[in-house]
Amino acid sequence: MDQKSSITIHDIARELNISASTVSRALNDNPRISKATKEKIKAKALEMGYQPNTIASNLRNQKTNTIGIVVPLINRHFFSSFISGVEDVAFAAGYNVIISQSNDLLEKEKQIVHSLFSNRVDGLIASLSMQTDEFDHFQLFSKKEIPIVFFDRVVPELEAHKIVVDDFMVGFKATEHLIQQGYKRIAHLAGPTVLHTYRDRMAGYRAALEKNNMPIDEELIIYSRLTRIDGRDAIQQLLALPQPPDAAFCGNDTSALAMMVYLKKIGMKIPQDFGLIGFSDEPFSEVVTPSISTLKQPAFEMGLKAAELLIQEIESKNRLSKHLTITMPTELIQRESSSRIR
Amino acid sequence: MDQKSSITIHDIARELNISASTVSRALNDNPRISKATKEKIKAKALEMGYQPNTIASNLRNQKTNTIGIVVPLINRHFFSSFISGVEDVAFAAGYNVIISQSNDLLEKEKQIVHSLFSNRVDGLIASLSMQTDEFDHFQLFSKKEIPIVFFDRVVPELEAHKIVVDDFMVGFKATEHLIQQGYKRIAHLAGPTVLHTYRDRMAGYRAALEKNNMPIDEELIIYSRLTRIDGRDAIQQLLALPQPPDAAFCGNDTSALAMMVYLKKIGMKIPQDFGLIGFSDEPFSEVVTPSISTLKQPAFEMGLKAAELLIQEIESKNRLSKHLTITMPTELIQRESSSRIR
DNA sequence: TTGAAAGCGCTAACAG
DNA sequence: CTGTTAGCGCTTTCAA
Repeated sequence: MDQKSSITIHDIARELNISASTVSRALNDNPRISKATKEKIKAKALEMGYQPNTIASNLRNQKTNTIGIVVPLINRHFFSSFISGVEDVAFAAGYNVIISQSNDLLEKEKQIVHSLFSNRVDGLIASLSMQTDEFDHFQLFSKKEIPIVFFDRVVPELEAHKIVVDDFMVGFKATEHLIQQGYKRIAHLAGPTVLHTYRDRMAGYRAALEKNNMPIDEELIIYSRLTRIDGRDAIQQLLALPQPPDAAFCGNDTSALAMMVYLKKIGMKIPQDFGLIGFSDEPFSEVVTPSISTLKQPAFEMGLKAAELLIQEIESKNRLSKHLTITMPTELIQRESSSRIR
Repeated sequence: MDQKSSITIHDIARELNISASTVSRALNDNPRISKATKEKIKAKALEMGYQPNTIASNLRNQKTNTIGIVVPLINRHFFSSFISGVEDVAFAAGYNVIISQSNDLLEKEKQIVHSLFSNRVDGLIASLSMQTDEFDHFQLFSKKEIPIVFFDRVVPELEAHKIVVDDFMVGFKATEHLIQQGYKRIAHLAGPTVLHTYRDRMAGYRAALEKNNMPIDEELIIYSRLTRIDGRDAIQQLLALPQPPDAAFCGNDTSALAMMVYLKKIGMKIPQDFGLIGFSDEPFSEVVTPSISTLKQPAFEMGLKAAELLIQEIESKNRLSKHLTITMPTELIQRESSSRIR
């Protein structure tokens, strides 16, 4: 005897011989409704198995209690941890989260952003695709003053809030750490320099060398997409130099791992013969042998922060006129791959 | 001069001196509209920067083109890979995905399921929380004949489609592999046996021993929650036995890793002195030393399959009367930790 | 081929 | 404290 078509507030109203608006108000705990009728209505709603229709309410209220997320790929530790943080805050504040992945394709990112807009999300959290070099699609949101928070992959051109880490300091701290451990010729495996994040890290690398009066040798800087294959190719190329390096700061842990695997294969001792440090503290970095030194990016906390900021913006009547850039701390995690001293 | 309030089909209609219904039809490529007017309308829509309001359309159509996902935790490799698969198929078919995590809490799972229902998702994909021992909240969906697909953590009581792996075969294949590698006393670190998935794996373990005429020693079976600490405790306990094992099949890679770390620390050689095999092929298993043998669960493919099945159910008028259970293949990945022969 | 009108389910202004 | 009415933006029957 299951009611296949849904029960609405009108059904409840009819049963109780009252108006639908009263039912609506009671269900929303409007103070103008007497306690008695409220209880009567709620009891009836329960009895009839009433389930509110959020879409109808959304349409009427011009508010969906939904936030959209766009990331390059869900299935990556940094992004899934970030999303997990967002989801925690969002859920606690009564928001749903719609997630989409761009697969690092600009065209898909555009489609997603349009779709999220059409779904009238109350706010957007996004990390740009690797291909993204135009930003018109985000104007949709800014034009209508729907708040956006960018994170990780951001560009200065964007007029929006941002959650980032201090990439310059990342490069600086990583490099200086290697110097302190006594390494003399330090290479850098850089990511695509179209992305600021990689440019800044490289700048930090250079600054650390300069500060310590070490020469900057352009031969020791290799540009790549930081895949495993890139890491292996890079270390081969570096070792073939007339004066090969004795350490490397890699743009991510994946490429650092690839270097390590190769170095072990050809019989080099880590960290004695060669020092390594990566970035982002992937789960594997702690458990490989030797364990990989790295800088930890607080993905989950960044997600919390992004969601807090976004929801605050959504719910405040007067928006922050200024766009915030929140810089999250990174933590250097020293492990075996760079611990030459003691 | 930005139009803060959105442009609707009525605005377009007014500009063109036609009716809103014609605009709606043109935008939806209804064949009853002449090509000329269609083009005129589409051009105007573009010019005015029209963006359809999906919620209004959803309300009217009683269809949201949205599917809901509930998982225990987004930030876990298996689940995020699964979701990634779902998202791919869903996006291609024009569906949005709303994701929520239960954090393995029954109460949160219930809330989520209600919320997704109120948001009128067209279908649901779910993996149960560790606490879930009642299923009334899913009745909401089945009562209204909204399709559900369960995966990974499922129970037979559920009248719905299921995507699973053959856990019995997992246990059987893992154990038989160790036997073939010449191990003589094989332990099993089992997960919580309230969950079918772990019960079945243990049954497979027992069956493999029996088939090979090896005694089943209950001392060699340890029950735990498969954390890293559980793994370390278990191996200590096992080695303290009068007749310790020389190999172990662990319920997941995490606990296998924990065993490995401990065994290395006390100077045992893997795989010579002790053989190990885990389950699920975590990213780290391939890169640790020695690399960990395991069985790969095709997370991404399971996600694809789940989404395909769900969308097919959503879009077919006459639902499958029978509930499908799709068993996905697992693949034994032999690595160093169990390779004693040659 | 196009238009008028009604309605999806809910909420809020206004009236009482 | 409660009811009436209108409307969020879209689609669709019915009529022309």
